[in-house]
Amino acid sequence: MVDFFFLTNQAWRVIILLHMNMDSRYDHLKNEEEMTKLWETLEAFNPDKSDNRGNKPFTIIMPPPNANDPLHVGHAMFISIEDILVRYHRMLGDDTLWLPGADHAGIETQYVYEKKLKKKGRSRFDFDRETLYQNIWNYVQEKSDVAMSQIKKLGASVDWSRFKFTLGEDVVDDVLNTFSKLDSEGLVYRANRLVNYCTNCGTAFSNLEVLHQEQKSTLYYIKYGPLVVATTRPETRFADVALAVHPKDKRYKKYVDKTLQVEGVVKNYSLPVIADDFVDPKFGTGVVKITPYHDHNDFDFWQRHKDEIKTKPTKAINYDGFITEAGENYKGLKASQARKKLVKDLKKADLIEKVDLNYQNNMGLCYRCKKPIEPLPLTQFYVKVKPLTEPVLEALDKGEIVVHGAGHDKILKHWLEILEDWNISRQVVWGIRIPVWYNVEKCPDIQTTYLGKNGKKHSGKISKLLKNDSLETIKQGLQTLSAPLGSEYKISKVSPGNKYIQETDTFDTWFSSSQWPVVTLKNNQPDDFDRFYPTQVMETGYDILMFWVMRMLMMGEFITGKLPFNNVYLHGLIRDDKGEKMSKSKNNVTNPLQTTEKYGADALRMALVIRSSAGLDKSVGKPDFKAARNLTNKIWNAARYILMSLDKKSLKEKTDKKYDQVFEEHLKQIIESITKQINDFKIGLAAETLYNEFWHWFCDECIEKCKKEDLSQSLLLKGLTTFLKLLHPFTPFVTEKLWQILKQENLVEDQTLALSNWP
RNA sequence: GACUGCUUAGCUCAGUUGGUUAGAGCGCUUCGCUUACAUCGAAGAGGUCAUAGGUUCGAAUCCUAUAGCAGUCACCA
Repeated sequence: MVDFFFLTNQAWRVIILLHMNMDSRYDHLKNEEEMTKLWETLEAFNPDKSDNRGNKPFTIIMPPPNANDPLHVGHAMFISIEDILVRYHRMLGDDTLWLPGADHAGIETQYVYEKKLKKKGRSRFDFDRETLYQNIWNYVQEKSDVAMSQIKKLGASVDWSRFKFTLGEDVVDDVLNTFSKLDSEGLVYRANRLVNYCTNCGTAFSNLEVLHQEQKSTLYYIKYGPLVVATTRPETRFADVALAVHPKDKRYKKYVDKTLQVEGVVKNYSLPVIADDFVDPKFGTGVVKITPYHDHNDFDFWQRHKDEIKTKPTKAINYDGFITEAGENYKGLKASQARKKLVKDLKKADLIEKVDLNYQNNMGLCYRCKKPIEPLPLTQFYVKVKPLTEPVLEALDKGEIVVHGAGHDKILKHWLEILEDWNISRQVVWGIRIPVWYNVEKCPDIQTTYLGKNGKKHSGKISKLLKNDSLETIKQGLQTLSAPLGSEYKISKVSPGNKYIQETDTFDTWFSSSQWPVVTLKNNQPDDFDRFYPTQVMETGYDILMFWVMRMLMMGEFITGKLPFNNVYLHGLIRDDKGEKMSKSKNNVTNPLQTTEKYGADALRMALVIRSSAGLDKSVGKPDFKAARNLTNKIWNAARYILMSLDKKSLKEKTDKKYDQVFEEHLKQIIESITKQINDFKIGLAAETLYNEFWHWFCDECIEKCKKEDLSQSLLLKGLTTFLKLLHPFTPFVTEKLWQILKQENLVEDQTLALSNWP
């Protein structure tokens, strides 16, 4: 390096600034790309290239974003928090791995894809399931690359060489193994129950996926012979099998155990009256019509009173949402239209006593398309959950799992206690096909739909279909099949013989996601599982606590005998600067990439994280991004000033200025409190402390004191390098760039800040 | 109906196991382009910490009740 000391002060400053290429404003666009490249060439985030190997591990498995989704601000939030933890632990010297991935998000993705098809005037029913699967695969592949490159832009220090996709061959193979293991331990069964079915999305959902919404609806008081029934769903009457009253209800005592003749629009029915104390005498008229296939309570009622009810239950509404053959002359109408027509006809026949238009009730809606959920009977695979939840509850009680996030630990516990068996069958193509095979000779009654060689659709019992086409042809054009309850099946990854046909249902996306920490580590480097499992932290939004975190705990424990992680950090929802939920219709959505472009990734990360609390929502807007951007500029300029004013000769001399001792003590204290705060998962607080100490202590006080010669230059430099390290997990780009400049000036030694030691 | 949170400055939020004068950002007022930074600096106004009790030498912090807001669950024929 050139010796500048013969030059005048001013000339020296100009030259050194030119030499270091330091503008008075921090240019995030230029530096972020440069630093990303630097880390990439060094493979800085691959633990196999690190000196930390053999030290105690620190692992975070990234919640795999929906491969089909562009990055939104929620992703930016989890990337920020996880990256802070990961960078901190890497600097501490831990054997650190942050493993990225992408999720196929079964229903969500197929829904988006079907919308695309609809625009072209087509639907999923135009394709056999394999072609459809392949088409979605190609579609997702493109989108996924975009999403992953966006994660890089935010500075995520993940090891891309260990990336996993939930539909990757290796992952699928392990998920199938888990299913076999569950089966061999007697935890899988098939049952015909009412499921939450969305006739629009064409699939069943688990109870957790049903949205409940308070709605104003109409309560019809309909005459059933001498009785009157209050119902919101008159159109299910074609499938009524009984009437129910409370056993102590004096009004109806004389009808109990009698069979009533009930007048309908087209024909008459005879329905038995049965007493059961599930009936609330105060609601409506105190008389309930029982429709087992369209209401959960009624289904349970039917199970209890099978002997008294002679009629076999039927469906009035089909899986496509239209009225079935049972529906007399309403057959083929959409359920909602059938209701209108039926009510009109009932009125004409004077069978409606009154109508309450202002009835408030809670409707089950599809979380995906917001259309009403139809309870329908379907034969599905279930997982027994009790044996899975018990060890988790025990661990929670013992404090082996710590949930960081405003009372969500109690919610988790509550859920584990009330959880019902898990319906894992989904009627979508985009997912892992259930590895269950039926022998077509032993199960001739399997309902099958397929596209024949000419592209024409055939539907019916498989034994009949086999008379026209070979099993091979049926398999090729297969769309769906539905095996009756009790059908014999074999579990196998490949066809167990030439008489077999595979189940068309796929696993619930969460079934594979629940195994994510295990399958990602089992399918990477040979020793990864032993080296990194169990992981230390699971970080995600509190909105998927039950869907994902709870099930990961259950399944991780089941597969490996060890809980997959011991800390759960839950971040909140990001809201706009007024505290409102972000939505496209309100036009208040923060686009993380545009924000990064404008203010820098460092600023976005800092704005999201500073003063955030685990489990609580965070409100973030333009003023916050601006303030955080100003911080990055402040860091830049503080370093710029120190580099400019530094007299290198004086660095070597021992000085003892007035403020030196106080400075050193306070700096030490800052290091201690930041370290403690991160260890305690108080990340928002750590960020705030750093902001204040750096700006209002280091810049406002210390730099000014140094100007007045009350503080040694060597200590000021030490303060700068210390703050760069402390700030690095939060604002990695600007701090690394400054480190590189300091290195050029021979003021620091470590090759990168990212791999340097925590102070 | 049950559970879980939240209520602190005009706005959005912190407040690190109870401890001097309760903090930040934005906004506001006044002044300043002083050779790191105007994406800045200096000074300032602004809070009965939802309400009422209690525990304590001491409470924004712990306990009880109430109110408002939010989320989740259950019932709903």
